[in-house]
Amino acid sequence: MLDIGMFLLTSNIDKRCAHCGKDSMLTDNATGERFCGGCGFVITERVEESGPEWRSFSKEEYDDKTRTGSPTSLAMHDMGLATIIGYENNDSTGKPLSASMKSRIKRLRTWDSRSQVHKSTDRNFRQAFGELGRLKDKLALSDSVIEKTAYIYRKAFGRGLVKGRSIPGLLAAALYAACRDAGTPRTLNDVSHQINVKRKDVSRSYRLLLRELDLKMPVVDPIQCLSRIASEAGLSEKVKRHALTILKNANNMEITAGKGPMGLAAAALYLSCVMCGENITQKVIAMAAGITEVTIRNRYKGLKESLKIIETTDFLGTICGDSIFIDDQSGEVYHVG
DNA sequence: TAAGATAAGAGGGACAT
DNA sequence: ATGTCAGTCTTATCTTA
Repeated sequence: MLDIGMFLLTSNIDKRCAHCGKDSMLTDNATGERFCGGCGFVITERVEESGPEWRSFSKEEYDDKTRTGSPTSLAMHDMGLATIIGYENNDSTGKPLSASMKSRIKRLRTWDSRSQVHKSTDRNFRQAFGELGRLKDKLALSDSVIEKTAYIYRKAFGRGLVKGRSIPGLLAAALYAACRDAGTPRTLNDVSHQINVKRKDVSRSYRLLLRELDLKMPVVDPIQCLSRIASEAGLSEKVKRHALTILKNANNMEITAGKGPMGLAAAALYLSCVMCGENITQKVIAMAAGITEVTIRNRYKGLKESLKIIETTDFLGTICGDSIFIDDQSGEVYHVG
């Protein structure tokens, strides 16, 4: 699967944080992201498969009977169970079979072959799950999201929803649904861009899935988006914490309903940067969040007004507790929420 | 050059007809 | 089934500091 050089390389990258340099990189199983336990730095791109290694490097591993065969998975067209009865009329030692055994094996072979799905279903799953494997790496997704995607796709197929629609389109929709369900922050844009299907089509298929399969999806939590954007834009931990406070307060005041989670998270981060006196442009954050500057401006305006943050000369303030900010220069106290 | 303002248009949900 | 309406978000363009 991997060659040894690659394996050594990734085990180095795995632990060392590219941001603070500490050996404290961890994997978030829910989102599939690698993050630093020390400074919170997040890597969205998955460098290499971090699952079990299905080959052995030492005598002990070779002897270890548990390390044999690959796991079964919904994300394989035959769920990973691909054993078929072969065509040679010899037994395991190579001797020819007796006449009665020959005819018995022939009958078994017939049924074995019939039990496998050599039909359009099989081809469809082959194509879909081949694509899924590529997407897993591109979008840095966890195994559980992939399994969930395969589950949804199989269910959709069972309902005949694939007929007349493109396989990648529906697969992308299933993938997006699985991400939503698992709380993994991937946008419709991320998914559609990687699979090369128009965002509009993925979105249509997604809504079809929700309707036809009666799926209930949690609303994307802007807080989930925070660390992703912050890391992408290279923002400090302090700014991130501050933005989290802003978001929580905004949530409590119910001004977040109906707004895009990415826009909210991005605006909270921008506001946080301004208040902490960090110089960062709207453009950088907009790029990191995959939204436009205008959206940031709109959310930013809304947040400022609703949270009654009074604009003074500048926001060189200190954060004291969850919702109190003190202007370092004037000594004025701001209360958020 | 960054940020703010404004306008036009796309896409979709809620609702009425 | 179809149309209308309010709201969100995007793109584009112009102005301001």
